[in-house]
Amino acid sequence: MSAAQRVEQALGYLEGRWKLVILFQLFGGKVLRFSELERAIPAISQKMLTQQLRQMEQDGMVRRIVYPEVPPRVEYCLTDWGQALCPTLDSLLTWAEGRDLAAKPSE
Amino acid sequence: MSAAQRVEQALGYLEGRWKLVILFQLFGGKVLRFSELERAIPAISQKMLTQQLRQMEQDGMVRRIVYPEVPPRVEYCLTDWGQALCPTLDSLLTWAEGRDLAAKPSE
DNA sequence: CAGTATCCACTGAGATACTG
DNA sequence: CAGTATCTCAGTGGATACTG
Repeated sequence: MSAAQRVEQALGYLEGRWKLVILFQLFGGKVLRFSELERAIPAISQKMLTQQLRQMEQDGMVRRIVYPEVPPRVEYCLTDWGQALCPTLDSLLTWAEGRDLAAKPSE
Repeated sequence: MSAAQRVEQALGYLEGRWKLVILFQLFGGKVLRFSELERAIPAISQKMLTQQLRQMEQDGMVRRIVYPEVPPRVEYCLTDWGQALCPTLDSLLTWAEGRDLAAKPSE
């Protein structure tokens, strides 16, 4: 597998309109319920929130904890691997800032 | 602008089916002609190669050099900013490897 | 050689309504 | 509360043919 393909796969984990937003909500070890995430990200639809969370769970970035109660309670938090993404995203931010500095002021 | 949005924009520069592949072809200061890129990436169509290169040029990652000759010659290389992405992609690779190590052997 | 120009299929994502 | 189930539409990318 080429480096390009491997990076492509890595990026795949981050693709999806809302994954980064969710990620940032959960960074720092925060634990949030489904409805709390909905409130924290007003623009997202239930369908999208569920879908993205499911994918992130499958990918191993997010842990889903279901409490067998009525009414149902489900909590989400990052796995260690999910948390580990933080410095990499920082690196990405720093790189992106370099663009502006290099004389391409946002067009 | 939130951190999530800024990272999202940064990822935007990398999105597109072929940008990473092109990036890896040009890493290390390589200078390639259009046809050389085509040959290096057999699966890509002309349309896609042109489109991705144009976007990367607009984003400031790639420099396009046209020689006013007949037949036409056009060369592509990375800008300094494009080159600067290399360590960040490494960081991403390292993170992605952490997934496998953490007991999710590729599903 | 280094592109444009079309047409087409597929997917991602939004809106809406319903449920255990 | 925390989801599923549909429907729909726009955007991406692929295949193919043409051109300065």
